[in-house]
Amino acid sequence: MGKKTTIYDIAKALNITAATVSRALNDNPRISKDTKKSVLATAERLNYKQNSLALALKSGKSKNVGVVLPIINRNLFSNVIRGIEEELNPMGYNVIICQTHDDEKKEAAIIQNLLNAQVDGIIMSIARHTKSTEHFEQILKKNIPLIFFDRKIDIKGASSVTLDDFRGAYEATQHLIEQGCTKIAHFTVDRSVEIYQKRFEGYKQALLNNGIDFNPDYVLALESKIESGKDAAKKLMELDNPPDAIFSASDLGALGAIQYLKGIGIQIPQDFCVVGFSNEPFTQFMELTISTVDQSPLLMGKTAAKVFLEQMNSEDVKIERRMVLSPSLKTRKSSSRLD
Amino acid sequence: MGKKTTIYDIAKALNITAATVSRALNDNPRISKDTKKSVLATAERLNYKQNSLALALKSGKSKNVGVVLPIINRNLFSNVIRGIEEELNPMGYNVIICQTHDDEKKEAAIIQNLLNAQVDGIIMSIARHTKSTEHFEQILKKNIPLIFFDRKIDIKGASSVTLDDFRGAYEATQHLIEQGCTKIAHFTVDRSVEIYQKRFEGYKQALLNNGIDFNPDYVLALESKIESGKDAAKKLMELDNPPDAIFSASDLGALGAIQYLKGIGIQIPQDFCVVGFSNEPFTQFMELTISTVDQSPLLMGKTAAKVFLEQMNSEDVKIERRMVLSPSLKTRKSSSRLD
DNA sequence: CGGATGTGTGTAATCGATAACACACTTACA
DNA sequence: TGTAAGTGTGTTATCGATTACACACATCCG
Repeated sequence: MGKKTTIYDIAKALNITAATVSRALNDNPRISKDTKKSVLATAERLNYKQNSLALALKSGKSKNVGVVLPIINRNLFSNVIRGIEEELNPMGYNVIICQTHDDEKKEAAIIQNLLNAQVDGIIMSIARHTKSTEHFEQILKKNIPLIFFDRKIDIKGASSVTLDDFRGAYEATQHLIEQGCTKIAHFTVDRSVEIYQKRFEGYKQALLNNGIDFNPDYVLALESKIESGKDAAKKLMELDNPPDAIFSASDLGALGAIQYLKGIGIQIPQDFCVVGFSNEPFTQFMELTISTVDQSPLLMGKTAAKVFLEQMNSEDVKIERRMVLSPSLKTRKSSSRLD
Repeated sequence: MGKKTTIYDIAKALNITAATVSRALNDNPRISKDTKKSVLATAERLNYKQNSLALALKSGKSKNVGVVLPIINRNLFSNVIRGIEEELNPMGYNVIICQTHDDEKKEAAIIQNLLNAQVDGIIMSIARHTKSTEHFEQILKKNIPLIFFDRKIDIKGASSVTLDDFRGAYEATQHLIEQGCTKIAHFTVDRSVEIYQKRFEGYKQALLNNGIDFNPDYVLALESKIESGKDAAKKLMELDNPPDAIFSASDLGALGAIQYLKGIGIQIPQDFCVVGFSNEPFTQFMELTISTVDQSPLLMGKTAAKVFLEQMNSEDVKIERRMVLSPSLKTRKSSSRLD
């Protein structure tokens, strides 16, 4: 009873062969209208559903795409997924989502797994400390499209869709300067990761272009956690010459700083301005809404998916795209003195 | 070059047959140690990777499990996913995550799709307005384990892992009463959805057990959004006899209410207490942390996965489990008068 | 009227891995 | 020594769908 209906069952019921059934279902012009009609009717009657595994094996196309990222419950990532799905589902692709939890070994295992599962492509954001490119080479060696988003590694043959982190940081810093801040600190996360390095550079460049001296004491590396933000803010305020603004490469860092600063009686934004990065939903939830840099994650996902589709549809899989999206600064209360 | 290595390639290289290679790779005791060794070595050398599609087709087991839920970027869901993965990945299962965006039609399409893809099981939380059970029957008819979590529908043959929403609501309300609140309002979402109905009932029962009259004016249905929370709080405060506490079935509703109340100069928790539901991360991020009910989503995911594994490993797939997890009230500033 | 073209369907191989069955050869034991 | 048990590997069918090739028959045109 629980048995699946196959084209052979339909064939038997109609006294024709499976080949004819297959052709009828695929609307092959060589099949007569009558046959098509009866095949379709019988398929309906027997509740036939195509076995995509068999199709995948035969065609070599699984119609599955692997999406590999550190963790799904972050604003950027969950919206990227949504963007990817919105582009890919209508084209008949399923998306297999895998979380690395920023573990390079797990990342490699996941990729192995996806390759075994014969995915048609892999769209991914690399784990924080991934240095080895071996597992990526494996993907490319099999001629499977590989598209990085947000956190990428430069490899010949791989494409990428990233945010212009430099510009996002530059604009955030410029904005702080325009608010009258002159002693601007920066929370980075891990500058061995390209995006954080870029944000650092954007910050530095904005200072430079505005004739503000760069002060290394104002740059702290911290985990993207509230507690770390608090600690870091405390350190900054204990300096002989404390800053009057923070551009944080993470929203949680910014939030922690704000909490600490308010705790010691500092008025935001009057005395101190803060801008974060990522536009996490909570930045809008606070009473004191937090300025931040939006990464247009939906667009990032859609773009990555489109790059994948482009590669699938071209014979020459060697296309290598490097798309860079524009950030968009969201100025909110935490840095708005001029309203 | 980009071609995949198959067991036939290994067989050819060693002048044996594919069957022997297959057996060697599967460590069949009938294969000699020498053969195994050379097969393994050659497999390594040719960079052989098992084609899971072929295996899936042959065995009828895809080693894929579909996880279907409204949307991934909610605390509950993303952590459930994590829990499921933690249980299932070590057992060799891949998880295909699909979002319904609370659309019943999309939900049905997704299920169709997963069935075509021959998933070994489906773990899901139903879309908000799903009434039809037809697509669920389809799953069960194929003898594929179906496990609901959080939002379920009662169907013979399907299992479920849910939270004791009644108790969560009861405890939250009881807690408010213990803080001295007597006029407790309730924000529901959509009582045609079982979980919200249960929360409503728990709230009502707590009032009853404490000899507090139930006031229908104090119950408002609203979307789980900040703005809706604000509007609803406004409505409540405009009543002739406004409440002194809110138990909200959603954290965002609670947050909106808090923002509105603070805006009109009401002191929380001194004048007014608020408790939410779901333990969304932001409830801890606020200066005024929000009391809420934790749903132990990780455990929910792990439990659902275990139920699935249990069904896979038993011949008799008719096991039907109804697991109910205990909620855990997190009392925070928004309702803590007694500290 | 004969070959060309078109129409509709069957035959059989294929994708890659597995496993029931068969077979050859060795060893063991009464 | 003969038979049973054990060892190691090959043969072939199978999972379900697709498709190159073949074939039968109809139609058309010079």
